[in-house]
Amino acid sequence: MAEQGAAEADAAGGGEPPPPVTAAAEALAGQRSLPTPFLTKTYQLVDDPAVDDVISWNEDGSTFVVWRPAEFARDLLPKYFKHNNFSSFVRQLNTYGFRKIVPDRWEFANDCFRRGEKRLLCDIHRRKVVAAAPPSPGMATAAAAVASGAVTVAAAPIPMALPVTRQGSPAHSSEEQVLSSNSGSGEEHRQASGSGSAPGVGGGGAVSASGDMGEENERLRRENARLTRELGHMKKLCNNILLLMSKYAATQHQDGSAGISSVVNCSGESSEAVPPPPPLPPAILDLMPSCPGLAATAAAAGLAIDVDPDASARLFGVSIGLKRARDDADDDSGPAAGGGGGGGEDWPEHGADVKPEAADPHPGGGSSSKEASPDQNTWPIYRPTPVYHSVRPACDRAGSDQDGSSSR
Amino acid sequence: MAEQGAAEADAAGGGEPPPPVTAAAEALAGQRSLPTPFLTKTYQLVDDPAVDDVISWNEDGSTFVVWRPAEFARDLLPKYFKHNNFSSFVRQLNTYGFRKIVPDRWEFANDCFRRGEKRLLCDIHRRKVVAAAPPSPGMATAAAAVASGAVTVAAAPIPMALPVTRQGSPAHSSEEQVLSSNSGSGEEHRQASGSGSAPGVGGGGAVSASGDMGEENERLRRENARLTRELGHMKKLCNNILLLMSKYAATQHQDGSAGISSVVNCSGESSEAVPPPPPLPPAILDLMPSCPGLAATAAAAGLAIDVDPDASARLFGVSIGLKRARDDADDDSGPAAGGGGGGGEDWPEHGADVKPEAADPHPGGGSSSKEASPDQNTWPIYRPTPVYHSVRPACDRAGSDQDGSSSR
DNA sequence: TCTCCGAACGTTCTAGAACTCTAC
DNA sequence: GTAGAGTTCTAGAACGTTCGGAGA
Repeated sequence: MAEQGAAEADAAGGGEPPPPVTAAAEALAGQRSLPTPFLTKTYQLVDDPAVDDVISWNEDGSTFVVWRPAEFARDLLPKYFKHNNFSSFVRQLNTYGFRKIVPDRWEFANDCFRRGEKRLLCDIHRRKVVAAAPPSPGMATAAAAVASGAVTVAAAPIPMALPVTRQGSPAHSSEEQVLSSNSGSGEEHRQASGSGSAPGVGGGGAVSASGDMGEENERLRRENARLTRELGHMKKLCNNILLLMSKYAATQHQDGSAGISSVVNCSGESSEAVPPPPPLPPAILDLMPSCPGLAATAAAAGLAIDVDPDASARLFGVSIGLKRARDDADDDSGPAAGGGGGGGEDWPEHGADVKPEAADPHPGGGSSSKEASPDQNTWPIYRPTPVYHSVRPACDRAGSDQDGSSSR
Repeated sequence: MAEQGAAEADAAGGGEPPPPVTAAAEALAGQRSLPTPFLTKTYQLVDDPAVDDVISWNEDGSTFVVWRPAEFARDLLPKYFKHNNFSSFVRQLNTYGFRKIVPDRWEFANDCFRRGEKRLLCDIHRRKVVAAAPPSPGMATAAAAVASGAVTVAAAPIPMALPVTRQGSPAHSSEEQVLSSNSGSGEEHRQASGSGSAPGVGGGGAVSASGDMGEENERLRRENARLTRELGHMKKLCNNILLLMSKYAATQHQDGSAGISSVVNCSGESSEAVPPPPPLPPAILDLMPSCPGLAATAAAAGLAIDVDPDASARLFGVSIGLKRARDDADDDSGPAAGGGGGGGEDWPEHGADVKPEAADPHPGGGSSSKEASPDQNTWPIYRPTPVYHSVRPACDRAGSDQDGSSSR
């Protein structure tokens, strides 16, 4: 991870000589624990002047703003993270204690995330994951729940005792989860015994209890059986494919194409049977990240070669062989499209994630015009609170709640 | 399916007279309790053929897909709702019990939301807001929690007594635990079975008729989800393999022998990770049929590949939405440089990636080149479960599953 | 040295909370 | 004015991935 580099270097100066930086430096700076990749990457994103039209610091460097979520998600997120969902990015921000501070735009703040103070990143911590309360009913759950509220930002270097077990303390907002449906339910034993009905068995349980439930149950069970079967088939299929590949390879000297084609045909046929009706076919294949073996295989076979990083990269957003280059290299070539700014205007949407589905050239009729639309008028757009909490609310609250970042 | 029969043209009928949902129409259709505006609007949106390239029913009308979230948020949401946030739309869907069923795209399902069956909308209910239970820890909370889980969808046409407000019922309140965290590749083993093995938890016991059912149900549902995910993984894997094969075939004219050996090796490796390595006969093709989804996928893959890599463009082709309509003036910002508020337009989306240099309005300077950037490479895009619909969660017949949609 | 295991981090999907708005 | 619906922001949960340490 080159990231680390930045460390205090920037602290010193304004430039952004990010690349190299010694771990040592970090060690120095971050006595605590060096910042997680998410934080350093985000900082870099925000700090990069080249993309200021998409994401940048606010005027005084105390917050940052994603001016064009759409472009941000589409062009920048994939370069830094393994996804292109704006909502996932936001989720991470929340996990690290950032707060959206202005309703009108995607402006986030965290006491320890400020321009020129990269060192402070070390004071930002990921919110703890609450250990799911063990099935044991009763007791402990409460404590656990409370614990979950853990702060995101460490206050000061003072490790204070602040025991996790503050049962009664008011913790942060969410804490009351004790009663929230989720955790609450925990108290009751959920787990019931599973009826072991095997999939195949089907009806197994006679469960007469509630008709509805019973049926639903039955249905689920069947579904399960089906899925299990299907899974088995799939696995077998995979094996076969691999086998075929092997054989093919073994004899391919010549017309291997035939073999392949046959395979392809098969798929083709089936396609007929199950044609994608709707407008578009989603991007079908993404490489499977979780299949190291495959990637390796491909590479070995030489397939990868052809794949050509370039093209493939763009296509699926990832080059096949790549899978996990994770922080190392940086191919620069990437999709850089970045900057572009072409005309994007931005828009909001939290969820607007850009999923990969896109691929399609819209089949449907494309016209955007709809005569049928309900009210052509556009709504006023809901604006809950025009009030801007003065300026950095987060800071304020920080003081009192654990949550705030305190430090500083 | 007979869906269409149901169409019944509810009031408005086939046309798509979207504008104002007339109260009259609703009155007719909704004998139960007429559906809320959100539901009728959403139905209209989905049902409107003019925008099928943005949002439409899936093949069998059991789910709907938002193909282009960006355009959807930007162009359609404001016409029907008072906002343009895709995430808000999703939140509403969840509130009404819809579930996202395919990780790769924005496809949602709800047992009572199907093409041609507008009447069923009346059976979909907004999830109740749980009155925050007072801080009193302990018992009572449990009940409250359970209540919160209230179902979203009432059973089907059968008006049965089954009050919508089943407070006391077990609903699906509890969730989880039983499932193993890592599904890993191991298939069969336990999972299939009702997972009876279950962790030692002890809890369980109680077995009260319905109670158990609910839990069992929930558990099964989860199991299903997990299996579905796994299946998705497998499918993706197969796709990838096919893709590689295709590419390989395309370029195989050259040397292959080397590849062969490697391939073989690979298979061995992969076996570890994924499938069992056994010696299988080449009956691959036969298997294909059993996997409709796969077949289709494969076909698509094949096509795509052959068709031309060019397609790539679209992966991130989706544009996201724009938030700003909100106000106009506002700060306008500065950074935005670009056109400031300019246009409401927004990029064409399709061209998305193409976007050559476009103009970058702005200073920034270097634009794409950033020395500081972390890794330029694009990530593989995290994709947990490539499942392709096929399963259809709850919708199925079952007329009775009350809970179907809510789950979770 | 290699492998396994567990903790932390990352991504996704859904729910909780707190408001606002609208209808009755 | 009250209840329910709608919107926004944040958190919970589940699960995948990565990485470091312990044991073979």
